[in-house]
Amino acid sequence: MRENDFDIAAMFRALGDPTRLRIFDFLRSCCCLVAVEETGAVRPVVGPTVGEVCCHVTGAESITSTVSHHLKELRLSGLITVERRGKNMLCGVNRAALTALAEYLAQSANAETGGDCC
Amino acid sequence: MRENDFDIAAMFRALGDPTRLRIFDFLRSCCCLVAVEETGAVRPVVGPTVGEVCCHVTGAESITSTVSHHLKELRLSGLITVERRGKNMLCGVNRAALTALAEYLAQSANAETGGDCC
DNA sequence: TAATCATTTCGATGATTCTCGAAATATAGG
DNA sequence: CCTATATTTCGAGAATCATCGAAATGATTA
Repeated sequence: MRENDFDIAAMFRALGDPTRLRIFDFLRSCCCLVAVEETGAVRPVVGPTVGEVCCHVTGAESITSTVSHHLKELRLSGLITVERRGKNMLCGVNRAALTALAEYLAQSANAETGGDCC
Repeated sequence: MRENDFDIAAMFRALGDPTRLRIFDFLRSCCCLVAVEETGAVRPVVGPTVGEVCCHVTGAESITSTVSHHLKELRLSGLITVERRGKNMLCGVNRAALTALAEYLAQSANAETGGDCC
């Protein structure tokens, strides 16, 4: 029943930018297997490279610093993972983060918190 | 199976600000009954006033324009409803908006979209 | 109608943020 | 070791945003 250590506001904020939301939509639509290590760390096994994300989102053939910046923000919020695989960087969504967000919303749907009522 | 007309990015963005998230948390913790009209419109039946929200969030005894601004943004994104009740304005969460967000997240959890895979 | 209460709008200021191009870093291959 | 490839960091400009106090609006009460 641990309140997981995700920063809910930071994740919402990361998804609040239209460009980042499109990046995230592409990542989750792309088959992104992840491996959960003993430490609990999650790392992508396979997923699109930064260049592929860039291509899908901007249509450009080369990598833009803008997409790199957005990926960094998504990663810092915990929503995605990025790890080097040879020459490339592979991206994948962090399912645990999605679960945390879903739980937050479910919490509000039920209003179970029973907080200070007026 | 209608793609509801909520702007997902706008809702995420609205929840991305810490102050707004606290406002929203208070609103959903507060017993906020809503009535759904025939038109599909949702309006709060009972809920905290702007002044009460202000008190809970800022601790101040008077209404601040900052909270009013944040409430407006939450309302424009569709997350909450605000309606006049006599001298006061009553706030309530829009359950339909929460459902839309939850569905969006579930969608990504299942990766049902089957979008362009790499 | 005057006065009061509740809330929003206006105007301004400082801080973030999104975006872009150029330079820097890191890895692989010859 | 040198070059090519993939990606990030740096620096900057324009835009947006959060916050605040003051003024304006809307509704109730006297």
